[in-house]
Amino acid sequence: MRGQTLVWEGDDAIIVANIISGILKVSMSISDGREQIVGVIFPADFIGRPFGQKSPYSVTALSDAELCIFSRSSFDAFARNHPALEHKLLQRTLEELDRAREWMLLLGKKTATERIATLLLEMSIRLSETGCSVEQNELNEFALPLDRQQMGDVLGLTIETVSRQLSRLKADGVIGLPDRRMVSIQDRRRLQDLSAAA
Amino acid sequence: MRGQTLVWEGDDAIIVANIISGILKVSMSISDGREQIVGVIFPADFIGRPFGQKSPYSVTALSDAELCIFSRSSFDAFARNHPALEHKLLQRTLEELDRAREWMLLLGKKTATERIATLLLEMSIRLSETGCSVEQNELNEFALPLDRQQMGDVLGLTIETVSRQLSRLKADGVIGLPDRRMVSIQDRRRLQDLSAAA
DNA sequence: TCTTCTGTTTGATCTGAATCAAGGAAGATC
DNA sequence: GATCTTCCTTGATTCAGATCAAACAGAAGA
Repeated sequence: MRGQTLVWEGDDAIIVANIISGILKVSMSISDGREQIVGVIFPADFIGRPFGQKSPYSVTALSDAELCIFSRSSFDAFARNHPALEHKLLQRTLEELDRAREWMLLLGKKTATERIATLLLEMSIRLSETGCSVEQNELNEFALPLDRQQMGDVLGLTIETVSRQLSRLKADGVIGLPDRRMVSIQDRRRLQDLSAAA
Repeated sequence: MRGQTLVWEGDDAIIVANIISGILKVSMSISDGREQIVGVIFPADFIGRPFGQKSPYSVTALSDAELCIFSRSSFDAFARNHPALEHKLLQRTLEELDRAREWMLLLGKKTATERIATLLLEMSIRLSETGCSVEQNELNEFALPLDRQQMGDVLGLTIETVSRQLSRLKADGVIGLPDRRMVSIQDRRRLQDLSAAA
């Protein structure tokens, strides 16, 4: 259910799950309330912390979602006896690590405009991978799974800066904003230039 | 050899290696030269990108180092036939992902002072884990494996900000700086408070 | 010893994004 | 249809850290 938190930062990591549908966020926070979203999970992705005692982060649904949940202990045992599953899990974890590091570059070095451009492109790609029926690799209009506050928490920016940057991209004709959740990419090339890709 | 780059960002990922001794950095950069250090690798850690075509990041020695190198293709094949190795690799990758996410919180939300305090504590812990002969978990004086520029590149700060923050911690009696590489932690409790841990 | 070079510190100023502060729009609820 | 309520936008101001600009320290040569 949207808004529901499945795992709390610091709690015992008792579950592991596979996402069937829906989108979730993985977040970490500081005691004074500052929060950073450290991952966005799409269908077919994995959540949980196998082989660990505590979960270092929270997992919360951003939309209604269907999951396939396992208890961690039984999952751990099962995985150890099924190398193919562990192999798949290793691959996904390596991909997730690559994405986390890509995001460290964004958080450490990119400007606000570059961050927003990068996020919009990333969302368009990951959402198109999700809607897997059609092989559409250039999703140019989509509903953001994040509100402005959450975009700020992913990008290390405030809600006001996110809003201002989006307004500017719209004014420049790079994107359209039909409503608060929808984005249309009108000039993908320009957005790529603005994203300061490697 | 110190300063030597073993893997270039974007190159074919042809090697995989286990670190015997020494310290290395993993970094990503933007075409205009901005660089973010996305990982620091200690002895017993792993480098390389198994099961991938391109390495998304560079790996460079920060000190002289000894590695145990495998060609990626033979390693991949070997790993697939040795579940225990894959299991170990999965565990290490999960740990590295946790560290990367912890750092995303730092890069996205922490102040300069908090970043420096966090780095000093992290270094004291990881260096003490490395010098594994003695079970010393509170390493209070150590040589930084990073120079000021590199500290800035890990923390998403400039060299001047790093220097100023260190000077202030020294002036406040929290740390000592016997020479440009050495740090002594004089008030660990205070450093922990300043680090804004979860 | 003097010089050079590299890395570091410190100071002055600037600036991008944060913070503070209203408004506005679009659903919900009554 | 009016009134909340929630989320978003826009404007004014501030501030932490970046940038610009010198000096300084210590190691390595000459």
